[in-house]
Amino acid sequence: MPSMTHLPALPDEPDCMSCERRHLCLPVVRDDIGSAVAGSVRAVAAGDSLFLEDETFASLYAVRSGAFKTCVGASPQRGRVTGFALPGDLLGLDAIDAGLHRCQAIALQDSEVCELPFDQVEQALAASGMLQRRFHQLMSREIVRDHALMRLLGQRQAGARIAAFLLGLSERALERGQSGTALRLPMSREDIGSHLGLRLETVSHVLTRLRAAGTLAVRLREIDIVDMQGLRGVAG
Amino acid sequence: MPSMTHLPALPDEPDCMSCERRHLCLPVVRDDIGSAVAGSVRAVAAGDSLFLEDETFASLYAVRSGAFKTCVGASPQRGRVTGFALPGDLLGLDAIDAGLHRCQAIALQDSEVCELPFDQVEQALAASGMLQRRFHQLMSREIVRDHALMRLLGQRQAGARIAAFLLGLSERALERGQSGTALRLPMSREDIGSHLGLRLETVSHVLTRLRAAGTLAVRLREIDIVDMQGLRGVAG
DNA sequence: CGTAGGATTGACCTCGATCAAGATTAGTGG
DNA sequence: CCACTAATCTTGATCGAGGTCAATCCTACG
Repeated sequence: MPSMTHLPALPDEPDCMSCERRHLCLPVVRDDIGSAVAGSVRAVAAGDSLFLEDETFASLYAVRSGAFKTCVGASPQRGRVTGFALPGDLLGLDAIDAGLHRCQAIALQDSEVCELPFDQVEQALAASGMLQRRFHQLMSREIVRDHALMRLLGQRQAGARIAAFLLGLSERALERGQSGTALRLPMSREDIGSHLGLRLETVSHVLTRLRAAGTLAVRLREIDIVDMQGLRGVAG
Repeated sequence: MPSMTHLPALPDEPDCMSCERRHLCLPVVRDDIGSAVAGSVRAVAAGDSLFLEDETFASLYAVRSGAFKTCVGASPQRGRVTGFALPGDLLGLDAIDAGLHRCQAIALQDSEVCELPFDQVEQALAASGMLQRRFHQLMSREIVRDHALMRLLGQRQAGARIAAFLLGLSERALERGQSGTALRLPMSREDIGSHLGLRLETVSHVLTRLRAAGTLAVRLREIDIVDMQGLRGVAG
């Protein structure tokens, strides 16, 4: 498990062999098979959109650095944050069905993505059984994650929702070779609340309660998981 | 839009050309391209499981008749109903990732499924760009549906959840050539509640309220949508 | 006819939404 | 470098929707 500092600068060229998220990203497979998906790197400033809702779908995007939130519906009123994408995650999978992006992707910080034209992806998949398998696994994993979140949202207790959310972030940080206990949240309390079906005040209340219980150390968006076992207990 | 009675008997042989859900099901594409996925029909009695959680994954299943619920976690306590599968739906997409079924599929009534060995599916996808496209659309649609449900679960109002749930059932009934207003629910109040994150008593309370408001006519599992516009209003 | 599982109804109570300030931080321009 | 401002986060109060508990009714099935 390589230790790494937060979000180092990445080269402008789509040199996937040297990309720090190779093991998570689709393009790694392209290197294995030699047949290329010619992805180009694109920079997105914090607050800008990578794509909008109802925009025509042409490419998938692999996050190389930074973080995104995906929103559906008019933001931030009736709309909801459907998920957060970290380096190595794919954006746009939900657009394959109708050929239209069904959500809006907004950068939470200055970010870089690798654009993967979908027609090229399809050709590459047909050419390689291994790549095809990997791609289907990625889509399947997205479904699994959504089901886990649905289970979470079905849970009524606010504490359990937030605990499980933090545990998810911890796990994803570990997958990326970062600390699983010292988290730096890229999103606001309002984003978290929108994602979990809670008001931002409730998020605050719960975090305060977990801090008072000695489970967390909270300083704005820097959160340390002090009592991992206790947090799992709260999550159920 | 052909009118059809409820769930007619289907032939035992996997004759997909004559299957009434051709336009919804994956195998229809196999007929288009001639290269076959040799699916065999399997009968599942009401209450029986098609597959269990953590069972090794080998095949996808296309529902031909009847209905299924998919559950995750110990049922029915901590567990939740993640979704309902109707004729034409695919079961098992979430198992591709880890090679293990991540949920349990339980027949809500006597049902028939078409078993599709996944290795054969993969071969067929690689051989046909059209089939590949169709398959990816199916997976993508699953993701889109999950996101819609997540949005629903984020919504706190029980009435809105149930109204949206009924509207979804209505839409799916229409897609299958059935009435969009006279619904026959295959699942119990408890299943609905587990799916929507509500107690079964709350489901009852809400249905009673919607009946009193003249929006629905409820007689156990037979529900008529009297005021479709009003129901949409409740759903938000 | 009798039993059991599913559904309805009603009373009470908890937990999160809501409202309202206030505190802290970050960002901006002089 | 330091006000000034806007955004974000926190804290505390009250209120209401939904959970919980408990009793009853209804339907299906043997």
